[in-house]
Amino acid sequence: MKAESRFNLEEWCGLLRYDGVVPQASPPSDRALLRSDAERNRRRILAAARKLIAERGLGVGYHEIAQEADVGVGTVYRRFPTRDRLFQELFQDRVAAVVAIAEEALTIEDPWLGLCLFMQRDFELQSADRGLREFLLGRVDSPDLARRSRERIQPLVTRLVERAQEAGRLRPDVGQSDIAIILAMIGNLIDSSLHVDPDLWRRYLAIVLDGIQRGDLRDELPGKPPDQPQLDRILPGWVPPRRGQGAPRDPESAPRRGAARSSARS
Amino acid sequence: MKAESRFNLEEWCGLLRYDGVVPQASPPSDRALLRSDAERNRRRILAAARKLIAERGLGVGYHEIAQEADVGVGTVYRRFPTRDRLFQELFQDRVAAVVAIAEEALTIEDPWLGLCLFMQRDFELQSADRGLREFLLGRVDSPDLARRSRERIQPLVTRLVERAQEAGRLRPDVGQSDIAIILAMIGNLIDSSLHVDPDLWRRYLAIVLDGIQRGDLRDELPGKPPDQPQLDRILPGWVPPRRGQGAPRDPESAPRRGAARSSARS
DNA sequence: GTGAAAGCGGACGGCAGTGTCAACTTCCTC
DNA sequence: GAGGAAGTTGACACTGCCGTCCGCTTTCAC
Repeated sequence: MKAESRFNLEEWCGLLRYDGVVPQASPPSDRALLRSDAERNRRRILAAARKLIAERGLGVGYHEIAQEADVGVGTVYRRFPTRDRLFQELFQDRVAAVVAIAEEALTIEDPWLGLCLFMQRDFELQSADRGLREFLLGRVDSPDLARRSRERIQPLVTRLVERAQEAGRLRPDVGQSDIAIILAMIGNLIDSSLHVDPDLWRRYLAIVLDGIQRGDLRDELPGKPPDQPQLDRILPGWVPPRRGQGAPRDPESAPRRGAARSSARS
Repeated sequence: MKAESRFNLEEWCGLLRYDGVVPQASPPSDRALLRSDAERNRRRILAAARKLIAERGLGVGYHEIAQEADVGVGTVYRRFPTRDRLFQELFQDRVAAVVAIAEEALTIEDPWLGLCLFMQRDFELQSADRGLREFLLGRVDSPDLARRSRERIQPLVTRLVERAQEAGRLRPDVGQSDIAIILAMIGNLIDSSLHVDPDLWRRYLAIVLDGIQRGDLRDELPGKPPDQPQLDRILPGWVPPRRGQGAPRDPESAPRRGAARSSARS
């Protein structure tokens, strides 16, 4: 069982206690006071959205959220005229959790272990929340929103990378952005394989970590290669369903939505 | 420049001459003879579909294909009542090309090199054709279609893997399906990064190959980590645009489409 | 040249998701 | 407990894509 030696370290590290609940973000402080019923509905909407989006990603429709929250669509639109407004509210605590994970990882003595652990914990978080994966990748209407979140995490990752390099355990030609790409790549694998083998990503994380480390300490890979039926269920889920218009229209143009013409309220 | 020693081998191997053109699949042989104008339109539709699908993936609409082919929608539907019918026609030569690559890779003396080269050439093919990536992953209406194609490739990959393991260059705990997953993972990276840095995938392929090899011969990584603006353009393209209904409804149920109720022609 | 089978085209109805708005309800203040 | 501001609701109009259908055109065999 030594195979997992690198991957269950948190057990004896006793660190990183994030377990899904976070000290409720700011109560009605900056935002104007809402009437009691409005506030109640607002919470219900957030709860519903959190649940649906964690399961199915940022694409869930307002109507569905409204239904889950037992509220009219109009209410959802009134409270969150923009999807981004909703996402911001939803994910600020999740982003904080990722930041916390990175900070804790920085306190671990062995820098390489710290980096590995950060990635592992991050994926564990991502496994539980499809919306978070998509949010951090920036598939929201205003790219800035997610970028700002990523900017809170990046410096910490940079530090993790540098530490591991200084310790001579990480290849010197690996940059912080490589880690970002790897996080995205494996996050994607999680999307596709979660429903078949929720731990499959550990295997490929191990491969990639072996690929970016320096030296040749390699344990056995965790888990097993997927068998044929598993593979047949994993692969087709990999690519967007239809409407593959896909090609991420490179130019930073693409306004993508009029963003609620009216209601120029504030 | 020794950095690329493992990745440009085909230059001195002088192998794998696939360059996008393939000896036109069977002419009107098994399929009933078409009237001359119909045959002409058929070709135009295929050409248009090939072009659009290579650029933008399997999601392009029939209407758009019809427009590109300068033909009515009805004609496209008449000729290819099912998307799968069209895809089959479109991709049989591409699949043959992948098979050819694998076969050639099997003739290379050094088995590890053979495996590396197969993957590299496969990605080069995939870089040129987004539709091919999606097709091989099986995101088509009938999963069987793509599965049958994959089944032509798999035994060859299995052989490549075994050879490399027998030579002691590939970790013994890596299976053929691991290669499939890796192909999908990096194919996905290609989707997202092609428009920013068409060769970025080589970097992560190198990382993964280092991760699955045995021993510690590691060259410098090809390319450079993406810089910040590049990253900001790569990540948001990673995840499907909207309609993230995503969660690949596990059960093999999901009929997904009535598949042309009428036209029970044949 | 001609008749009819084969083929063509694109307007049209269907469907799914989105966001709005005018009529109605609830809450809070005085 | 009354008045009005704040909030709620869901039907509806809109959009965009899908696939069909029927009146018209073209080809080909004779």
